Amino acid sequence: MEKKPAALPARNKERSKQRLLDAVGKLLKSKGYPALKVNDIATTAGLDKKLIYKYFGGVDQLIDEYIHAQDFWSNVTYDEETDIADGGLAFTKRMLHAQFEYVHKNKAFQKLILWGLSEQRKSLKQLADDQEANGALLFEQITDPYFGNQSRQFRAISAILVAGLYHLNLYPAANGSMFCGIDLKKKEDRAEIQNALSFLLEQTYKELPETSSKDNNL
Amino acid sequence: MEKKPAALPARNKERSKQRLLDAVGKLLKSKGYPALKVNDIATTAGLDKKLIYKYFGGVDQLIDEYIHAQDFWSNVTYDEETDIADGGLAFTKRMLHAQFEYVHKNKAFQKLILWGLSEQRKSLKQLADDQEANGALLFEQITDPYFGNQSRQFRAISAILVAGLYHLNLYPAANGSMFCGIDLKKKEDRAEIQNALSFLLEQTYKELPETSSKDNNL
DNA sequence: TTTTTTAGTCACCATTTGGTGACTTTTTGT
DNA sequence: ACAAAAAGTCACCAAATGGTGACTAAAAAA
Repeated sequence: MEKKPAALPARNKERSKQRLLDAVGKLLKSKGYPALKVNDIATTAGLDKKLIYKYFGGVDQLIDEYIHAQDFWSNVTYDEETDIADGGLAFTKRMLHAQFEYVHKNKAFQKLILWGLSEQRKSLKQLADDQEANGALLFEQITDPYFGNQSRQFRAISAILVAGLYHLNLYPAANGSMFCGIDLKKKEDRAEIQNALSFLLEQTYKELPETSSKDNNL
Repeated sequence: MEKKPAALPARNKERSKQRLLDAVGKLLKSKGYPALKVNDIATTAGLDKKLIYKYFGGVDQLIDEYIHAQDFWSNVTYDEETDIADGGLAFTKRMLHAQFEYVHKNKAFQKLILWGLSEQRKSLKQLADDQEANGALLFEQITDPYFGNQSRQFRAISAILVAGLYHLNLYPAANGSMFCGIDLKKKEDRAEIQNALSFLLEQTYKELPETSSKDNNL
């Protein structure tokens, strides 16, 4: 059983498993997570639903395996050669811009975020935790040293910017694309968002270290 | 038929309609939009599902009527007395802060945003358009005059901030509450977000008018 | 080749869901 | 008091859905 098949066999467990996983992704992208039903997944994969139970134990396990197979965040790492003499300004700017475009182009990822906002599910929580852990590393190694006792403020600012670029990419998928007068579907308007991200980040790097630790005002 | 009932009648069309609408809201808040099925709505309302068809024509119309009945955005208006000599800095800051808390507290609104991100639906598009129209007024009357040829940049910045506060309030509902090291469920961490909003807005009002119109850089 | 294992299909059942016709009960008008 | 109209319930059906046992066909092992 555990031998490499000579030619292309008509029946192949791994290939079928993969087709089922692919079907989940396809349905997720096209119809969203509420459409992930056994019958639909099976017919989309062109296979019998029985196989879902045989190979994965059920739809839930199949879905979890799909989610775990997704490897986002692997693109957001920094190696030793990244220059962080500027406190990570250039690095962070590049990262935000890249993330903005990445979310924009990756529909499966959009749906996964949306799903994570909508439903409680262990594997989605896991995904969120992974993201958080990844981000924590970057903050600790790059920006915290630069901002010192203002590092929490910087994290809050980052939260707003990252959350903003997420939402701005989820928004135009369903109803309307205008948000604050910006057309999220137009290339030049998206460029304005990129500029705004740069501007806000630059101002933060320039002015946040100046402000004293405790002057909160409404 | 169109007379005021003497005492409290056991049968009352309007009251039943309202109960069905309330049931929609209750289910939406507790289970989200995928849970809005005829049988569930009827049993939640304590009425027969037949009435949904009789009074509204079907679940879809009932849901649309629920959505239209919601009147968000009525809280975000400005009267003649608001001081906009500062270009609307104080006003905008107050608005963002209020909106941040409003979304945080209003679970039905959160679910409605989420729904709008997830599904195409006329009444949700309408809601989004209303919001957009409301915002357009504020931009045109208050901030556009102040920022002049930089007003598009200001709109992009506003988009990021508003989108950010939306997402940061949707995020902690389902899986995990940590976002960029900020615990969105902790009061003091939410205060950091409010401070960050203030900081970014102040920097924008201070520095954006200085920058020339066309120096976009990566 | 024969046997045994495993991939894959199909028919079938139970449960849930959307939807409606026929009925009962209350209210309203005369 | 009576009849008409409207509020509300119930039983029932059709379609979709989740799930499984019994089967067939193809690979692998003997």
